[in-house]
Amino acid sequence: MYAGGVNTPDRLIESTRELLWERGYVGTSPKAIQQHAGAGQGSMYHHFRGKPDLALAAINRTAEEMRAKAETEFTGPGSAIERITAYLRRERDVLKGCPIGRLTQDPDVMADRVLRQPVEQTLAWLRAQLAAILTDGRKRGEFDATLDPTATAATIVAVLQGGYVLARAARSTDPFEQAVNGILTLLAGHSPKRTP
Amino acid sequence: MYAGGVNTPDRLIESTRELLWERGYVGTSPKAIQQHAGAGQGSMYHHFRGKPDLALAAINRTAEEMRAKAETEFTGPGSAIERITAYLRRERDVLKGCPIGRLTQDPDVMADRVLRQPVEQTLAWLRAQLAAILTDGRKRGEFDATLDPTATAATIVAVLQGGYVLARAARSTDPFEQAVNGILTLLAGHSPKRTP
DNA sequence: GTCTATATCGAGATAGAC
DNA sequence: GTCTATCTCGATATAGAC
Repeated sequence: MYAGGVNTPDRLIESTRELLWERGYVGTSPKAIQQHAGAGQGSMYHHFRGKPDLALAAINRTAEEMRAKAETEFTGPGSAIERITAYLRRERDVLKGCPIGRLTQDPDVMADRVLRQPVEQTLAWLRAQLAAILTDGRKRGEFDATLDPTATAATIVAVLQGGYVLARAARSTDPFEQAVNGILTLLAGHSPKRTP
Repeated sequence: MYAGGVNTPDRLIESTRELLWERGYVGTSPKAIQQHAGAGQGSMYHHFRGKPDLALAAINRTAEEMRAKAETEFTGPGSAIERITAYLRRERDVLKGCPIGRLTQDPDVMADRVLRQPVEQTLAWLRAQLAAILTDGRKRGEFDATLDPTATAATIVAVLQGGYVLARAARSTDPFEQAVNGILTLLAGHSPKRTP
C-alpha cells in the first residue's frame, strides 16, 4: 500500500514498478496494482488507459532512475577501473535482480515496440558508457592494447545481469559477488604494469 | 504441433518445454500446451496431475539435456581455456536465451521448492564444473596464481546468462558475442606466459 | 486413454452513477 | 476523480461418458 507516491497516479506508477520488478508484466494484474496502490478500479482507468499504458510509465521511470544512478558513478572521480569498481560494487538489491533486465524475459513486453524501447535503450546506453570509460582508461595507460572496449563493456554488463540470475537461482548474493570479483580481477590483470 | 514427441505424454512434455522457454511458467497455460501438443484436455489431465506436475517433467528434462551438452565440452580434449572456449562458443539459440536461467525470473517457479530445485542445481553444477576446469588449468600453468577459480567460474556463467539478456534486449546476437569475446580476451591475459 | 460438459475464479476492461 | 455494476474471456481444473 501507498507505494511511495503522493497522489493517485504516482502511487499507481510506483506500485506498478514494484510489481513489475517482482512478478514481471505477465504476472502483474491491474487488480493487484490497484490493491497495492490503494486505488479503486475506476480510479486507475481514469488516469491510465490500461495495463500497457501504466506499465510504460513505470518502465520509463525505472529506466530513468537507473541511468541517473549509473551516471553518478560513471562521471565520478578516479581512474577508469575505480569508476567501474564503484559501479559494480554499488549497494544493490541483488536477490531482486535488475528491474530492466528482467523485462527481456517478458514476452508481452518484448512483443510491444513501445514497451520494449526503454529496455533496449537503457542496456545499450550502459554498454556505450562503459565502453567510453574503458577507451578513456586505455588512453591513460590503465589497460594494455589488447583490451577491446566495446567487447569488454558488453562483458561487464553481462556479468551484472548474469550475476543476478545466479544469485536468484542460489537464493544467495554469493555468486553475484564472486562474479563481480572475478571480472575485476581479470580486468586488473590487463594492466600493462603487471609483472607476470 | 507434434513437438518432437512420440507418444502423448512425451509430446506434452516437449510442448511444455518449448512454451516455458518462450513464455515462462506464468505465461504458459494448460490450454496452450494442449493445443501445441495436439492433445485434448482430458488427455493431459490423465497423464499429469496439472500444470506444476507437467512443468516439473519439462524442467527436469531440459536441465538434464543442458548438463549432458555441457559435459561433452567440459570433458572434451584440449587445455582448460580450449574447453571453456568450446563451451562458450558452442552453437546456441542466443535470442531465445537460456531455458533454465529464464526460470529464475518466474515468481511461481521460484516460490515452489520442487520446481526451483533443478534450476538451482543446474546452475550450481555449471559453476562447480567450470571451477574444476580452471583449477586444473592453473595447475598446468595456464593461468597465474591470482586467478580465483570459484570467482572466475561464476563470472563465466554470468557472462553467458547476461549475454542472453543483452542479446534479447538488442534483438541481436552481437552483444552476446562481444561479451564472450571480452571474457575470453581477459582470460587469455591471465596467462603467465604473457609479456606485457 | 480420450472426449465433452461443467464449474470457479481472475484478468482486463467499459459504463454510468455519484 | 472515484465508486460500483456489469461484461467477456481465459486459466485451471473436475466429472463422467465413451
